[in-house]
Amino acid sequence: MEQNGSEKLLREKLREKGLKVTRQRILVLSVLEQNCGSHMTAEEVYGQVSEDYPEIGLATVYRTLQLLLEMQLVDRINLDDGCVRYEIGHLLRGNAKHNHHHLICRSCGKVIPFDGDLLEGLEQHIEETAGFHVQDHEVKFYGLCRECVKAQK
Amino acid sequence: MEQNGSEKLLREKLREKGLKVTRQRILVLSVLEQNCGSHMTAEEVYGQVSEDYPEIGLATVYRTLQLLLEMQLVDRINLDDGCVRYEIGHLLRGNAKHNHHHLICRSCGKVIPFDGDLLEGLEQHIEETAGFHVQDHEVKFYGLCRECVKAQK
DNA sequence: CTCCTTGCAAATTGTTTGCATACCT
DNA sequence: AGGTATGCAAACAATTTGCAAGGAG
Repeated sequence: MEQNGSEKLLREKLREKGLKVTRQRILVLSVLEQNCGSHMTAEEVYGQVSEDYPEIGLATVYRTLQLLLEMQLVDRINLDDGCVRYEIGHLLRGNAKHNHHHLICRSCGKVIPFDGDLLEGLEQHIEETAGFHVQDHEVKFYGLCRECVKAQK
Repeated sequence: MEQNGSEKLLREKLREKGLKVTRQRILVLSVLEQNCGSHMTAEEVYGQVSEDYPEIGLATVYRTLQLLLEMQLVDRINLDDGCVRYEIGHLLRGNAKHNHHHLICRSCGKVIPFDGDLLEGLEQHIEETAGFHVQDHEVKFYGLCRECVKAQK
């Protein structure tokens, strides 16, 4: 059976904890991996997994996402649109940069991702002064996008 | 009647929109103002307002918070604990610095606020490159707190 | 007097849980 | 075999909505 890095890591972590490798768990992780760029809701993950495995239940998806989160194989993001979102974890994301940086327009609601390299200095500062080991972050700037700034005049 | 700055601004904004000044609206804003430091859930606001005005309904609190949010008299924060929180808006917060900066420990769940002065450079960079006007922000760092880092060894 | 606003209860939505059955190891 | 995991349905919690009655301008 073909088996990529994520799946291997999943199997390892499950074994460590005495938990079982199931098709559902593998599929949920693999869907998240295939949609590496996007932030998926549990419902969306459910929809995608259902294509390969129609018998799966939504509750299983929730339980699995929770489990994967604890194992740090997935990350959780919240864009204030009323539902929690998930994406493949920072450990598995490879060279793709973290993209939990968003500009949220308070006027039109648009969500614009942006590059957050500048946060690295800040993270280092936190590690030094607070003794807190930063693994990941979520940064949201609220304001007005270019178009809405113009429209306001 | 005694009337502070927040209330005055509220009256103005309501008049502008052709909406009415009600005791409920004034009370909700004033509770948020009195609890300037803390992030309150709708339920908590409801509890506080009820002390002065027991007849108020929870739905009204939700509707009012929504309205105040649109008028930018209150801000919304999300600490991933399952409920949305509100606090007096950045426009009314006066000299008190924004405090939407948190370190969230993935192991013990502790939430530690920290000082975010260092973000100002980043905000300026965004205004320049993206044309996005930043009004407020919410920054969360996920990782392990000092104690949990130690415990892990 | 008119239309906005409220309180209440019912409806929704996202998520969790209980339980008998099915499946890994 | 033995305990873990699953699917389903029911339970929950936070928030929203419909509607008749009340209140502000």
